[in-house]
Amino acid sequence: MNAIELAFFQKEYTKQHILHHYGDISTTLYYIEKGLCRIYYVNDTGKDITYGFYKEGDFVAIAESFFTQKPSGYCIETLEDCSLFSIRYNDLIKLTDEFPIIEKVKSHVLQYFLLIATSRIIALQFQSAQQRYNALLEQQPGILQRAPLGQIASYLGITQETLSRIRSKVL
Amino acid sequence: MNAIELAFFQKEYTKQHILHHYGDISTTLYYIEKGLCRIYYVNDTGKDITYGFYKEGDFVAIAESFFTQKPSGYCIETLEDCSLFSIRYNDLIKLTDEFPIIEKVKSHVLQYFLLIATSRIIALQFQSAQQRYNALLEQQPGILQRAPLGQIASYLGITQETLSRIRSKVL
DNA sequence: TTCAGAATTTGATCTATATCAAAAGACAAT
DNA sequence: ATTGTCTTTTGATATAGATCAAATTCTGAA
Repeated sequence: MNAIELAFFQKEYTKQHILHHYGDISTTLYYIEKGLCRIYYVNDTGKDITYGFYKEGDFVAIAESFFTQKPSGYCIETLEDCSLFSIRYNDLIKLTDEFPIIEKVKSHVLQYFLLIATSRIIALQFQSAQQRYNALLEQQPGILQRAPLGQIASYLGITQETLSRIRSKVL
Repeated sequence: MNAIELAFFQKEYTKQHILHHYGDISTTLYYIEKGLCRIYYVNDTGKDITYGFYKEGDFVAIAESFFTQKPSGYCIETLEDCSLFSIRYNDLIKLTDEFPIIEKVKSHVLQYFLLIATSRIIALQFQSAQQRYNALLEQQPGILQRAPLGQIASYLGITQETLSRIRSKVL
């Protein structure tokens, strides 16, 4: 535990800070102590599309790039002022060599990301925009107050206008 | 390698065989030597929806249930006569205790599943039915000849009729 | 070969959501 | 307060894809 703690370092970031730029290889895994972050990508028509939101208590990383050390098409940015704990890939590897049990932690993290991804596939496969909105309200209450509408809409796979209408209907 | 080989056992299955029933805890990870399998679930309106197709050379498992040993809402069935290699969860655990490197294999498998899941989220988030169809043709050529249309349609998140029309348009 | 049941296609609507455009609200800087 | 920019809402219309129903084609067992 002590070794793990030593490998992490804490830092403050202002809002709108790019933690990971697309095209780069992900070097860092973050734990959010305070604040809100977002993973997004830019599609072939130039639209900015939110892949996910991450808040205090969550881990954020481009898992695919971090664990494979290949470049990634995603960006991570802070949406609010954040306090983050970070660990670098190299330090994690060293830690894993020293304490093989860390490999199990890695499996756990991956399992966790996979679970989230799977439930989103199901949501996007056959639920209506309204249903996805309701699910978001349940799973991420407060996100609506913290992130701009356009970013939430793209996360849900709908346009900003549609989200605005869904939202007003519910009131 | 020898120990791994010993832990796997080969078996033949006829088509339409249920390898995993929903509600059960996944006990087995399969490697497909020959044939085609499908993971599906039944949604709240009773519709059968394909989560994925798996063919010779692929691993199939309800990863979420297999690795956590919790019940799952998915089923796995064979769509053709299959020759499968299987390993039981308990045997995999024993193997992992004996050879810690197996834990890395587990991470790899999870990474692989995560990668697939991520690319499907992107497809479902903002691509048209036509685009998803084209991508499927590229990534899984031959699936159209091997699986019934309705199952492919639900995989793409569209109805059978729409898939039929898209398909005829391309010809 | 024939025939029943299943799978696929085709056609006619309907509907959820997108698109385009403009108006209304927020907010930050002067 | 006043302005300019950004975000959200509202309105009018268009469209991809759904739904329902019928016609056609395929398949496999007798």
